Amino acid sequence: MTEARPTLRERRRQDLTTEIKAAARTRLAADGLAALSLRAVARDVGMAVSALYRYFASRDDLITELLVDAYTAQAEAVEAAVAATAGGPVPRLRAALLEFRAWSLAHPVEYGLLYGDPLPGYQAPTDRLQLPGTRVAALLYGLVDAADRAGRLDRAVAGARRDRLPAEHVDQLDRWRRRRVPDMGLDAVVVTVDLWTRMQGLLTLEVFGQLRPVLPDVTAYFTAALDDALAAAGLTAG
Amino acid sequence: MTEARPTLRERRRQDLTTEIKAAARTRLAADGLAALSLRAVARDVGMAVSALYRYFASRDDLITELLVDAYTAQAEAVEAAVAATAGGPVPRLRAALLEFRAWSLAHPVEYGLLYGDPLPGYQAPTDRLQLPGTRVAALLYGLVDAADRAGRLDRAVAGARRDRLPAEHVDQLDRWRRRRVPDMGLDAVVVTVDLWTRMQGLLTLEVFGQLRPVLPDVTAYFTAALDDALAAAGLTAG
DNA sequence: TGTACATCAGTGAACGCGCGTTCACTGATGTAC
DNA sequence: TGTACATCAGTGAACGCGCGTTCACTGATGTAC
Repeated sequence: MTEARPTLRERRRQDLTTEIKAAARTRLAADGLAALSLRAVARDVGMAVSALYRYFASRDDLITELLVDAYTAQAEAVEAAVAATAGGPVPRLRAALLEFRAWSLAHPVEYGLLYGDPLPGYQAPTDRLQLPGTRVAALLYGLVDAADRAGRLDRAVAGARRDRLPAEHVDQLDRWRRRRVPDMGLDAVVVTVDLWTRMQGLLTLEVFGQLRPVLPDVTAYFTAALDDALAAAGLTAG
Repeated sequence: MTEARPTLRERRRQDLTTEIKAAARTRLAADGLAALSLRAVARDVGMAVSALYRYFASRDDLITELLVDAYTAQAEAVEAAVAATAGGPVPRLRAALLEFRAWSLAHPVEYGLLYGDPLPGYQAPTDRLQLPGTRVAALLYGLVDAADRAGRLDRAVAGARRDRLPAEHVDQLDRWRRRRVPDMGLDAVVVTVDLWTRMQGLLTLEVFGQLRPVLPDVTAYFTAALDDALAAAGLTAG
């Protein structure tokens, strides 16, 4: 019942698939999605354009693969950072957000694809992207939930914060919670959204270069804003 | 020394320029920048492509005009909201940020052009965009400064907040302040950046649709986050 | 007010370009006996 | 181990497309006298 050894053909196909995607990623990083043409990729790899169709059904299909890869690479980087961090859920959460930033700054074009404007003329296939696209978010929700269960989410702080938020907002989150993460506490969900929007909002501005004129290096500010947000949310290290 | 009455030719030229830009804006809103081709615009207006070159030197030139128009329209909307708001600088500041959101949600494609990914293959002419591109920011800095001078920026709160921020961050802001707004207090600058990044970060996520799955309607949350940010910054209504 | 000339707006054809995709083909790899 | 056939990978030419930009032109508007 052992896995049959892959044939030469299979190995070559695997290698070339990887090589094509790498070439496409390079083009993407250099010139953006608009410049990502199959002909350019074929040129870079050194094969005929038509041969690409043995590997990808269409240009859109290649883009989808790149998106999946990007989501996955990002999630794996964040997961590795979490795994490498000693301590409780809150330090891990902090590490996750810092690594999310680091990866995003190192891959600005991919970041733009995943979190920026919708891509012109590209219709994302939800079934392929749903899972990889929510891995990081799921990790963060999980960490806040773990912090909550470990008694690291200060109920008084979180409760007071929740009371200051409009009921409509909290209701929307609760509806989503019941559908998607029914085992999590509502406070944990509220806190996660707060934290996530604050940090990703700041990060988006940084990656797209909006802050550069005023703030050439955002590192210190990001870390401070993160610690501020964690404290304001009632999350305490352990 | 009265202004000469514009000739028929001049009026027609003005009208057509407006019409061409309107058509281009419509294309832009519908299909994004990639689909904004001169030929499509010419078709929509009902003229030969080549005639467009009497009005714009090139496609990039047209795009630049659209960017300037978008910055200007946005700034005018925000300025009008400020002018229409009674009360001191803090309620005006609040109105400015709410209107900034309203305009941006109503013009998502323009918002993407102004604040999203860099545009593929388009080199922005700084001299044309510098001024219109900073009008809203200038307005916000001005309002925070006015609040500060009117005693509506709580020195104790702002000072404590500043002390919690890393020195490198504050130093960067101070260097920028000395170069650009030497008459403003450092606290006011720190507060403006804090407020601006928080609100625009959240807004960017909203406009790009990142929040939709969890939070279909962000209105209540945005207002609450704004009031929270104002209070945390030490800005009090008067 | 009328005429002659200069300026400008708009046309349509053409250029060269790069693109995604298809197709009939050749040659290499894999498989059954 | 060798042979015959099936499957697959890769080629190069071709298709039709829309694009930005240029150019020689025609006809309308403006201006000087």
